[in-house]
Amino acid sequence: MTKKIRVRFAPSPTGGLHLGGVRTVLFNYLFAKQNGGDFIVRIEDTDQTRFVEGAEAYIFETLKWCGIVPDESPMHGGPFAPYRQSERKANYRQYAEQLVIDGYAYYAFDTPADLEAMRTEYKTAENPSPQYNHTLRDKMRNSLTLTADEVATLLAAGTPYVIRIKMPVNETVSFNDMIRGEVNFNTSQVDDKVLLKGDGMPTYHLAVVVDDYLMKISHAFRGEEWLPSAPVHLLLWDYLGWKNEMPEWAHLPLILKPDGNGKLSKRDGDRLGFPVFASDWTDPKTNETTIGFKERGFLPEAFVNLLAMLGWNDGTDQEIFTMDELIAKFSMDRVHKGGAKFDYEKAKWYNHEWIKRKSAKELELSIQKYFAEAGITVTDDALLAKAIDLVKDRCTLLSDFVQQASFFFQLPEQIDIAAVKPKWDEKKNMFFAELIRAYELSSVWEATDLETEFKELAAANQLKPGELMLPLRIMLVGGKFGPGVFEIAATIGRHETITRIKKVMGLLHS
RNA sequence: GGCCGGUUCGUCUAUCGGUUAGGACAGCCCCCUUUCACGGGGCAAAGACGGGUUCGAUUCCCGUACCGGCUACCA
Repeated sequence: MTKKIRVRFAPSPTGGLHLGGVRTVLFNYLFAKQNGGDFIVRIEDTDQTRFVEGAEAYIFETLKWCGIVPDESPMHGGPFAPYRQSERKANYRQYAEQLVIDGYAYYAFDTPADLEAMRTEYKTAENPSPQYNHTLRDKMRNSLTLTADEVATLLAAGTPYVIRIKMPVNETVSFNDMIRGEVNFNTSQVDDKVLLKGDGMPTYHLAVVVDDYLMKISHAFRGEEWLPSAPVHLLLWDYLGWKNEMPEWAHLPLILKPDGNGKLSKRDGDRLGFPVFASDWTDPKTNETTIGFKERGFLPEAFVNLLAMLGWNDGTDQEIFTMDELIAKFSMDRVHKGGAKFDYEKAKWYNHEWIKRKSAKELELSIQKYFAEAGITVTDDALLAKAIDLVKDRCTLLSDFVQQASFFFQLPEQIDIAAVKPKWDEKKNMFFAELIRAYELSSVWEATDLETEFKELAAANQLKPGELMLPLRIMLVGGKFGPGVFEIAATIGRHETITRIKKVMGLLHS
């Protein structure tokens, strides 16, 4: 019988969740759901200095928006609670101490000043960043260089210390990465990582192994930036005697900045004018808000879709996927090895596609919010639905609806009078005066009839409809945009149409 | 510097040794549209480089270059 699939997303609550983070969640989630497994969220808050108030709640709101529901988490509970590492603090020490007893780790009493001194002393051109490793540990203050009595005395005196892993010399550690295949490391190249910090908290290295073991995680997916420390984790699984229960690993490729090189950061978004976080994040310290995809006008379906396609595809030309399709089709072995540059234009295209696929009913609620923010009150739901259907093809972001459809609900705020005034003459003025009379008397108020009447009247006045339609458009919408003019007239109604025509005629006269 | 990873159009990518190297975004052109879009059609655009292996390499191997990640009592 095979092991129950259990995966985890293990974020640190240090700020907003960015694209790479959400994609990691997504791939974890897709894999779990595809295999009928569990998706766990574990909060890795072992660094108290970096803890940010509100970041954890933000993570769960973001997941909810994306349609990702954890099976177990600090919010949702579960059989392996608690799911916050700070609340699991008591768990870790015993394992670190066991490692010391077994000779796989040691106490180190070096102060930050000692470490800095070591780094400056051994720094050379060839080795700009000396590591606390097998070549240097003999020169430091630790339970390897001190006598047992000295160590006991220091410990009894309450001297601050950390526990470091004792990396073996010149051994090869290898593992099979689901994306990259076999990856090998020489243990001499990796330093003696701190496992248990001076404050009694574990570092990521210890905590991730202990918790993945305790929580029976079957597959561990994380960003590529973790690859270099993988040998530490592998060794820990071994030293702790859990080798047979070690999860399968996959290191996901990075999401890169669109221009230049390097990992995508919040700064790139600020610099280039696009969101990087899933939703708005306000830093509680600076009170500075960073815009998110959600608030910028992205549909969660589009956000999930575009993230999934960053580094994965199903081998066909299909680009639009629902969450259910992704769950059915996702496969880790089709995930790319190389990082992908984030392209905001393409991201917007996904959103546009999703907007086109959604019904007015489905879009209504979120669009209402943008109108409200813009100070436009929409009371008529039927009118809103009609307006959405009319303009959604030309909206890339949900926020675009304000610009594209506000004239359905209020008089145009700006009227591009310059577009008509130069060619405005008495004949046109007469035509519109007659049009008002005709429209006042129309028995029906349908776009096709309005168009017919308009054209017949134009012909009677020996005017080309083409010269008159732009003025009509300016009168009704204020600018050179929007759906068909007669559709608009039909939608806003007789009274509103006539009012607007009159108003602009007045403007043209003065 | 060291270690690890990566490398197909500007960008995201397809290709399980044999293809005119396909699609999408962006760009450009045309059609549709008496607005702006949508839509339809078209153009342009790629295997980092050098060696092997092979009848044949984008694909397999090696080297070089370039890019990235890591090199904290951060994750």
